[in-house]
Amino acid sequence: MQKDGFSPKEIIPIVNSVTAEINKISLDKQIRELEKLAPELLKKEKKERDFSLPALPGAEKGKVVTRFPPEPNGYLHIGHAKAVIVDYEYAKKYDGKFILRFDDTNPENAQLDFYDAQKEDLRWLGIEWDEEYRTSDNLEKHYKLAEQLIKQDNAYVCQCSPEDIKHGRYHGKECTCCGTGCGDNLTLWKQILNSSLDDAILRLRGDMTCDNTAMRDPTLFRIIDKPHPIHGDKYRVWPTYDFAGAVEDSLSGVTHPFRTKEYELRDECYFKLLDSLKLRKPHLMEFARLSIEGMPVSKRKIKPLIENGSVSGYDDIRLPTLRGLKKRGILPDAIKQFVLEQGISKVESSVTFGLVEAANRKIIDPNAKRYFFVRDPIKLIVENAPDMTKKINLHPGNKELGSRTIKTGKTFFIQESDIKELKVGDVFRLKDLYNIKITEKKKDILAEYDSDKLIPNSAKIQWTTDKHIKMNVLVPHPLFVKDKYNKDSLETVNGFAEEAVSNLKTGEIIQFERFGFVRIENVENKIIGFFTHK
RNA sequence: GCUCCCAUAGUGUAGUCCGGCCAAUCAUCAAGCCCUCUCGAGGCUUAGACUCGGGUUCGAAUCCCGAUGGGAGCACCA
Repeated sequence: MQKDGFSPKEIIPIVNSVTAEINKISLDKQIRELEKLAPELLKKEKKERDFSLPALPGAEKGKVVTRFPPEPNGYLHIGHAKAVIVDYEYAKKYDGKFILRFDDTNPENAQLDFYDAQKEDLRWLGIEWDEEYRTSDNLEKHYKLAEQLIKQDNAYVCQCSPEDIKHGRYHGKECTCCGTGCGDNLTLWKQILNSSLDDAILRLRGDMTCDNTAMRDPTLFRIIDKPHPIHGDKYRVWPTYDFAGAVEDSLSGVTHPFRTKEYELRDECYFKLLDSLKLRKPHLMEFARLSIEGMPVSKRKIKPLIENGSVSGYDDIRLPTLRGLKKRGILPDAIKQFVLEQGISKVESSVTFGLVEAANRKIIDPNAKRYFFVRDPIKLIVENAPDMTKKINLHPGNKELGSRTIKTGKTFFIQESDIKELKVGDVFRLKDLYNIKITEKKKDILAEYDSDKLIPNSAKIQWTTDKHIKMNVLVPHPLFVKDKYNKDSLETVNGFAEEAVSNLKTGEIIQFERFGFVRIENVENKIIGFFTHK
């Protein structure tokens, strides 16, 4: 309004008086009038939500560099997936570069197997990286930068005990090492490197009185006398995350590094360090950790369960590890969509797994073959049943999936709960076959052929013949309930599946009608199912 | 305890930077109807939210102050 030369102050009273006048007219009349004047205003159109990531500050096409820096100390889980998908998608969005960097600067944590395991997990997720390296390969470079810091008097060697350091930090008090001159610090540092000095660390000269406790002279390097999975005994002095993270982001050209919110307090340290080293400062950003109800991600919680056998391993279908999700039948694209739906907000939230399921269902439904599975089966004898050979489609809509042929006789198996409500004389339909009438209900169910024509609104239930395969489906439930291990978290459903299921291969995700989607594993003709979701 | 971050339907999220087009988005969940030889999918409909209190302004979800609630950090782990 102001742009067009109108002042709101002058116009609003006029608008108010006009609306007051119009509001005297009845609503019906108002609507009729509006229909004449501007019918388009009466329609409310649905807006589509756009799931693409918000624009990155200071980003230029072709010049964005992101990175995913896992520590090779475990299998990747959905939390990692969030980080890596955000990193990767941003690089793609801006035609930039995406780096996979192994932050393996703690030989106590890093394990050889996990470098490859994590890459395997990432490939499964559909992530491709333009560059890959290990932080541990750059240690010499880090030592040089440390020396530079010492020479500039931005860092010093501290020989206090961990307890004293902690104490000093807590109370904002400098320790005596802080007063050491830079020449001496350089000597001490060299002694640390050549192993003639133990029990010492290199600290940044921050500000011991700073409100931000992360700035109270954080540790930059420490001695860890343990063989490294890649470098063996070559090094004993290792940079901490504060040092290595900042330096690597800068040196490798990362423009937009993301990390989770718990690092926020360390931002100041990150920038101070790069400032002191006169290194380029990336545009650091944070987002909240992803947590899923009943599915904790922390090794602290999961490891004991694996060790005591409550959980089969890191690929257990109750776990939010990528391996667990894969085994259960969750597709990478579903994870990706789910993550992008969540976005990169800083709000702490706990999401239901139902959102992952909903995304997955939309992807698999159009292509999942339909089969019959009867849980807790009971026998059904249809006395005068015609022998039939019946071709049944594998999908109600997608004809390309073809069909299977089932021969039927007198004997069937059906699910007890399906006919619990039915009495002798009731008619129901064996789905895709014919209608039968119950003649007797005892241990077995006796029935007679009734008719062929579909009866509207009659019950249609799934069945198998006496040629079926026995199979178990493992059904996951929340692993934790109210923060405690749920001992009913894994249910085994016993049942009969129709014969055609025996031809399925490991990895196929199918739907057992009225039961749910199931991922099949077929090992040496032993079929087992993992319940994906409803 | 100190410091920092966050606050929109049951859940998650858009909008908040830059106040008006917000009578607040979308998804999920729930309920109902239609469709379907599955309780799946699809279609339609309904229900449901700006934490609270002040202030600034003609006008606040949006800006300011305060309170409350939640989370994180205070490691020689990342």
